[in-house]
Amino acid sequence: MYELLHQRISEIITVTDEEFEFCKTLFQPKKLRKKQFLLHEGDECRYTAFVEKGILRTFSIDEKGNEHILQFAMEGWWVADLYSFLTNEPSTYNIEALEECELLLITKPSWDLLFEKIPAFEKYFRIILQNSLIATQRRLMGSLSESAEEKYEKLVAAYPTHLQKLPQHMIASYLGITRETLSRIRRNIAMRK
Amino acid sequence: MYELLHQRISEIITVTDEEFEFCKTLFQPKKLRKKQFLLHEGDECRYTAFVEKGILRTFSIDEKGNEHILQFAMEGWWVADLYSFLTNEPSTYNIEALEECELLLITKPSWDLLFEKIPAFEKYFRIILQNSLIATQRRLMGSLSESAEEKYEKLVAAYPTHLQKLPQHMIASYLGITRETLSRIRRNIAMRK
DNA sequence: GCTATTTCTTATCATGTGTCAATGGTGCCT
DNA sequence: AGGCACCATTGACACATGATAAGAAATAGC
Repeated sequence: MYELLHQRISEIITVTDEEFEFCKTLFQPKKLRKKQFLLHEGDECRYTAFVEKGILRTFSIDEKGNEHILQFAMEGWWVADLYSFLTNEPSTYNIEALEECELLLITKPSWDLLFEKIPAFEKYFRIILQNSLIATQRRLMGSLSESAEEKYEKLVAAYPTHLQKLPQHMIASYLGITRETLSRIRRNIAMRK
Repeated sequence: MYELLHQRISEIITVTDEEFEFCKTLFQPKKLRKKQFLLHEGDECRYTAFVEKGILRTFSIDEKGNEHILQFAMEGWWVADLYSFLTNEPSTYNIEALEECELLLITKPSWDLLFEKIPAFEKYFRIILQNSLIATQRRLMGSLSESAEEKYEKLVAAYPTHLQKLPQHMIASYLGITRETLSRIRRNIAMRK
């Protein structure tokens, strides 16, 4: 159950077996079935989750009822509403399993304890956050400067395998366009070949 | 010169006077005049800068020659192209002073040394990165879901004072719209009052 | 103070994307 | 197998925003 977590951590910092054993005690395993929620809008985000298996999405719903996907969480990734997790404010996001998922959950108190007992985790999460920030900034710049078609083609180029698991309308809402527009873009691309 | 840096660090972690003296030795002060660049596209980002005074912008230029502003760096903020700084790859961004600036620069080797000698800085930057990521995710969601007018009004609500220093066309390129569209939006808002 | 830039506004027209509505697939479930 | 959600596609139309061009206003330099 903790293999992937152990592997991902070891790629970035070195932890002794003893430390990792302690680390394990801070997490609680949780399974979600397809379409179950880890977090509902309005609730406080009590856990940060490590994805051992499966895929989730973080999304919000605007006044018109349209969904907007902030991110997909793949195997080996972390997922939470950071703001709500850190401040205990109600979340504006939903986090939903897109397939059967196996998660490792950690609460805020345990998370604080982890940093206190094993300071190397400060570094681990600093680096995780660095990479997330870089990726999010790239996506933001794309969103500001690229057409819908460019955004789609870059996404396909970057995540060819991951995308195959996802329905079109979710890809559209990740790109910030409607499913109809995505459909037209795909037709144009197909016709040009 | 180092007052603001000291203050900002002390808000998040505790450092002894001795530690801060060491910290100071790792930075080099640098002044930029208006329109001078800290980083040019294509160069590697050799420094992360702390803004003691002034304002800078990080932006890129697309194939059509349009500028897109990733962020403004205000007093007390950090600025760099993180990706280029960490990997030594050439940067895709420009960083330009919008007014006279006083900066404190740190190189990658010094930055690594800082973490090694004073591990509390891991925590400091973890928290800085957390906040940046939260802010960037918010902006991304806004960019995916809001109209140009909503984005502008939220920006005005969030940074009423900062905005007054900035020319309209830069606000437009931060919002991902043209200056003409921003001009129309402002007229509409003014007419409604 | 006066030109010379730069910045901002306005008008017209073009276009990409959204909206709405209808149709056709595809797989799931007892 | 049939019925039922869910999903993808398509067409007609609307609308927000971009593109281009021109002029007005503000700012900087001498």
